[in-house]
Amino acid sequence: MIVTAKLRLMKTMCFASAFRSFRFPLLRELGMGNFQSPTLLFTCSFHSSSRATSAHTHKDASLISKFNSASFRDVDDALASFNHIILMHPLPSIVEFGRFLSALVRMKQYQTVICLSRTIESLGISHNVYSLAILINCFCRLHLVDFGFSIFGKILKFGLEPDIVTFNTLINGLCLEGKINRAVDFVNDMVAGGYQPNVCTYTVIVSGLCKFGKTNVAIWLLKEMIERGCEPNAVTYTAIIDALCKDKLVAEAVSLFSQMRDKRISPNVITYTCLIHGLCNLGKWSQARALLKEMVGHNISPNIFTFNILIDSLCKEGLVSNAQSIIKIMIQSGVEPNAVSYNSLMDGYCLRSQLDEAIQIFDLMVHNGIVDAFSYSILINGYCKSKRIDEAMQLFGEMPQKGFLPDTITYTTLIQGLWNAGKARTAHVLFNNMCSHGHQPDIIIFSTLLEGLCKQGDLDEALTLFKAMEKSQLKPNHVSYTILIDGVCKAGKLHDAKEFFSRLFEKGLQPNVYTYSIIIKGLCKKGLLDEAYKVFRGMEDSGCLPDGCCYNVIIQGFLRHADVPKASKLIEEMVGKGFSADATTTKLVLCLSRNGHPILRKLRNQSKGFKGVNVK
DNA sequence: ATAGGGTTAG
Repeated sequence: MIVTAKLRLMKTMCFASAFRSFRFPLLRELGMGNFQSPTLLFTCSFHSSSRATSAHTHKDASLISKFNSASFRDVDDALASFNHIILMHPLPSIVEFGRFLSALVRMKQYQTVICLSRTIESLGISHNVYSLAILINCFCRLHLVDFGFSIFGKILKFGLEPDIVTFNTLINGLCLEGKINRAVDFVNDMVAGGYQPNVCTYTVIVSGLCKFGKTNVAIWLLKEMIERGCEPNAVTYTAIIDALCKDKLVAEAVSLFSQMRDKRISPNVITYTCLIHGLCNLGKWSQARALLKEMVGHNISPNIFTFNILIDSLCKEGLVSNAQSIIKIMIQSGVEPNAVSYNSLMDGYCLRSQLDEAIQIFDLMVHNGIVDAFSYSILINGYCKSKRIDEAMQLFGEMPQKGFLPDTITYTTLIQGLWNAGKARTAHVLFNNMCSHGHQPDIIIFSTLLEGLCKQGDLDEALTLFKAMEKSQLKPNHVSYTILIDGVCKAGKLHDAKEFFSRLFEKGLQPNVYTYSIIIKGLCKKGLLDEAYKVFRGMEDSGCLPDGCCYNVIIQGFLRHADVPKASKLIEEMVGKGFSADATTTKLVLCLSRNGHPILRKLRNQSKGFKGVNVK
């Protein structure tokens, strides 16, 4: 039966690697030479020269017990332990090595696992289905799912029996690369081979769908799995609850949360944390606090993730001192703040231009050895926003010697800072520098360049870049269009602006409130009030509700062109929606009323309590 | 000993 299943698998799945010869060890054949770390070379050379053959000493015994328990302080500790153990005799079995590799996976040392798998094999230890699943998982995490499939092919060829975990690992690998269709096909192959999908199989697909914005399909699959007799668990529900929260559909998330509790599936700390995050993101603080309480009451303690989410949300609201209180509370409850906690705090201070406080945290992190690449980008951003570009450059320059290589985000931050500081040339040099270091420019850095060129008034160069983007793989998105429309509007070229605005729709892109505000502002400036009003009214039809800024823009247009009736009508409408007049609108209204126009009194009567126009 | 859900920067 098993043999038949295997044969069917071999027939249904066409993996070229499954039909190669196997004279060489598994990983060498895969050409894994580039995964060799210095550690690996070190262990190999030592291994051949001197291996202890005498009976184990006490020291050996403690080394062995440490290795076998697989509880290591950090990566270096784990590698040191490995280097010791492979000099001993007899060597640990694949079971112990498997536990060791699994510990490395928990530390996200995927590349190291791949290297060491080869070392283990070269020591004469044969892999089994467990260790190979670990290896496949590591390839998948590095987005090398096809290498994972090569291992799978060898499992079959070597006569090992893949289990459901092997399949689920590969299915997850496909999902991580967004290849959901291939993942579903593979599930079908698996079923054809006689394996039944379990709750993990479904959950992997559910979370894959969620990650790629197909929450509705994920919800459908949730129902489907129940119908097929596979009960979802807390992990399945949590994946969907999190996706709903990220789509800002917190009410739906809460309803799914109740649904799982009705089914007696207990939410865990991750479920609560996702919901709290969703509520915080929408500024629903009291509900978040209540849930944190509906959580502790169920004997579920907040963990580092929960605390970090609270810290970050408070910082983003500008409430850094409240975030500091959370730090105290977490320490009191035995949860040590980590790099993420401090990075959020730093960013909070940068947001409030309290650079000294941010620098203090950065230095503290350096002192405690927990500073990371995020910390650098955050502080560089802080310096840029506070117009301290030289210090930003200096910090950027220090990164490599401290063991952190700048990534695309670090470059983008600094390039934007340089443009704003008027240092276009340096920005350009830095961009080339980034490309020569092998960082693929993404849509955001192109938008940054586009914005820099427009701000500098170099519209021709901006247009050239935009055209280049259109021809490339990296097509302009709604943000790129918005930046360009802003640029041409400010240059007074309304004809071009209108053209780009309609081209945006033609490309199937969706303008947002910023895009609308910009084009409306441009039209108003040129005195094309009717057209501006038409665009403004067209917003809702295309599913984009005007915000306070949008109202202010169109109102200012009418006020500047002395169309007071239209302006006051729109102010009334704006106030009714809970938005208020900004400083410019207020000034224009006051100006008109000082000139004897009764608009101010009219507005005072219309907007009860004078909410609409804030006059001190 | 192997699989699935949550946090920070442009």
